Amino acid sequence: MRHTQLRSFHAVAQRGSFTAAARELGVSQPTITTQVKSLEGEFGVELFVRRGRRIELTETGGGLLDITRRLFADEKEAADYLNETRGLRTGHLRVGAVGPYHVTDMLAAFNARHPELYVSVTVGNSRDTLRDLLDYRTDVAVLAHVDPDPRLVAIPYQRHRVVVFCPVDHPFARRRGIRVREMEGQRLIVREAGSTTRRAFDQAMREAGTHPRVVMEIGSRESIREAVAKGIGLGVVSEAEFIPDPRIRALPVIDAEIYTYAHVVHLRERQNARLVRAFLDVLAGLLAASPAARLVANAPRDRPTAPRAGGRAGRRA
Amino acid sequence: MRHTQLRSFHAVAQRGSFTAAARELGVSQPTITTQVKSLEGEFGVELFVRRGRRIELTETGGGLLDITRRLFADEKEAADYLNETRGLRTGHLRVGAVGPYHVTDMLAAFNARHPELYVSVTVGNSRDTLRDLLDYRTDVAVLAHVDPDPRLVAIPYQRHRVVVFCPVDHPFARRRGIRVREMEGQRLIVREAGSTTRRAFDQAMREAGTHPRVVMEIGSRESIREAVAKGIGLGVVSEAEFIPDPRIRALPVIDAEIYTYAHVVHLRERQNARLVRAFLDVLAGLLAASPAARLVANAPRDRPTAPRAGGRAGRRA
DNA sequence: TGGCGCATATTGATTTTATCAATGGATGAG
DNA sequence: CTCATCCATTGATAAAATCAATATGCGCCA
Repeated sequence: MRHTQLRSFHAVAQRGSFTAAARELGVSQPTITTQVKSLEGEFGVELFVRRGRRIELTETGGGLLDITRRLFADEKEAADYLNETRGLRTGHLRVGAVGPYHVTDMLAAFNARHPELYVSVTVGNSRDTLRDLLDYRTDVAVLAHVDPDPRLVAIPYQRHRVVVFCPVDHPFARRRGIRVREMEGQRLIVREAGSTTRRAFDQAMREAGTHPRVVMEIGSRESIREAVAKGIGLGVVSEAEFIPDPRIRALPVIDAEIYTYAHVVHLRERQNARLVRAFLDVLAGLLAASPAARLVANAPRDRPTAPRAGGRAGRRA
Repeated sequence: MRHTQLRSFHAVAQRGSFTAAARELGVSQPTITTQVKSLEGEFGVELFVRRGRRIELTETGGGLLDITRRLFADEKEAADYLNETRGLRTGHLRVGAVGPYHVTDMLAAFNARHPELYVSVTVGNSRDTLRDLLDYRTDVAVLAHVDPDPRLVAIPYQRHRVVVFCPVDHPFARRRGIRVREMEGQRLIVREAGSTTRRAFDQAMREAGTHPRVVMEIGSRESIREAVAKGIGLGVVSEAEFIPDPRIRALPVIDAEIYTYAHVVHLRERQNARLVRAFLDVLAGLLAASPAARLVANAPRDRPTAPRAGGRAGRRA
C-alpha cells in the first residue's frame, strides 16, 4: 500500500469524481485512475462502483474513507505544525458556522492575533456543520446547539435573546415588550422544527403552558421577515439575527429567559492541534474580556438557561 | 512535504538512530538521512540534534512525533482494514500487559476466533504499558489500575484476590486464612509503592487501622518469594501471580475484600479500529460467559470493591 | 434517435523521486 | 591510539509517479 494510492483514493472519495480529484491534487486524471485501481488490485477490494460516468463509494470504500479522513487530517496537522514552527507561521484554519454573525468577532480577533494564518468559513445548517467537524473537514465549528458527545469539546461563547417581531401596524408594535401569556393563540411564522431558535422558543411556551398557533414554517429568515411585514403573523428570531426594517418591530419577551447560544466546538482528539489551540487561545481572551460567558469543557446546555455569573474564564499566561 | 520524509523522520524518532530506522524500513541508511534532511530543509526546522554519532529529538521534533504517531497508526489501520476486508484477514494486534498471566485467557480466545491475526504482547510496568497505548504503540492494554481519562475506555475484566504468604514453618502456615488485625506488627516484604497489589493491600490495612511493618520492598515477585521462603517476613501477592512452592503457604485475608483488577483498556478514538473491535468482541464473549465481570465504559474502580452481580454483558447480535 | 460532451480506462513514454553503492568524516569504546 | 560504528555526501540507478494521446461508454439535449 503506497501513500499516493491512499491519497488518490481519498481525493476521489471526497470529490466523488476522478477528474475533480485530479484537479485538486494537481495531477492528471489517468494518474488518479491508475493509483486507485492499483490499490483495489493490491488488496482485492472494490472501493468504488463505476456506473457509467458516475461513481459511488462501496461500503468498503466508506469504511476506508473514515480512516483516511483522520489520516489526512493528521498529515495536514503535521504540515501546519512544521509551517508554524519554522516561523513563517502559515496555515489554514477552517471554521464551520451556522451563520456568519456568530463568528465575525472571534475571527476579527483571531486575524488580529494571527494575520499570517488563512481562515476559511463554511456556513451551513447545524447538521452539516457538525458533520464537517466530525469528518475533519473543518477545524472548529460554531454551533447553536450541541448534544453531549465525548468526541467533542463545546465552549459556550455567546448567548442571544430570542425576540418576537410584528408588523408596525400590529397592536404589539407600540409596546416595549410582551409577556408569554400574550402569545396564546397568536399566529406565528417560524423556522423549521430543528432550528435552535424555534426549539428554545417552543420550550419556553411549553413551560408556560401557552399555545401560540404556528401558521407557517419557513426555512429562510428573509422570507419570514417578508411574511411578517405582510401581516400574516408574528415572527420569532434570535436578536443577533434580527435585521431592522421600517415595516416591523422587535419585542423582547419580558417574563421569560429565552436564549440561543453560540458554542465553539472542536474535536477533543484535536485539542492540541496547533491551529485549534491558537483559535482557542484567542477565544479564551475574548471570554476573559466578557464575564457573561465561561469556559466549560464538554458542557453544552441542553436547554436555555442563564449562565452563572462568575469570575475570569480561560487560561492565563 | 512528502510522505517518505515523514516516514523516515518517524522511524528515526522512534528508533533513535538513522541506521536502525533504515533497517526497520528496509532501505539504506543514506536514504533515511537524505529524506530527513530534506524535510528539515524544506521547512527550515531542526528535528534532531546531532551529537557525534548520537542523535536527540529537538522540541520541534518531539511535537512532530506526537503527530506522526497518530498518522502512522492511522496508516496501519487503513492497511489492516483493507487486509481484513479482502478476506485474507491478516493484521497484527499489539497488546500491552503488566504481566503475562493477565492476558493468556483472552489471547487464547482471540486466537481461536481469529487464527489469521498475528498477536504480539509487550509486558512492562503500568506506566510504560499505558504510555505505549497512548503513543499508538499498542492497540490494547491490560492494566491493573487506570485513572479516569476521557481518552481511554477501560473494561474491568478480571479481579484477583490479594493473598498473604508465609514460610511453611510460620505459625500462620497451619491456618486456612488470617484476619486483618493479625497483620498488626507483622514483618512484610512487598512490591514497590506504585504496584497495584501493594496499593490495594495498603488501603485495606489503613481502613482497618492495622499497621504491619514493611521491612523490605522488592520489585521482583521472584525475589519476594525467595525472601519469604527464607523467613525474612510475610509476602503479599495477587492470587493470579502466586506460584505454589513447597516452602511457602498462601493464605486469604478472610475479613477483608482485597482485590486487584485487570482492565482491558483502549483509546476511545480507536474504538472503531477493526483490530480493536475484533478484540473487544472476543472480550465481550468472555465476559458474557462470566457473570462476575461487566462491561462498564470508562469506569475503572479507584479502590477495590466487589463488582455488582448482574446480567449479561456485551453487545448482542 | 443521434450526436456531442464529459468522465473513466488504457497504453506507451517521460519525468521525478527513491534508493543505492561507495566513501568520507567524526565520535566513542576498548 | 586504533578500530568500529554512525551520520553525511555524491554520483548513479531503479522504481514509481505522471503524462499525452486516445479509446470507450454513458448521459443529456436538440
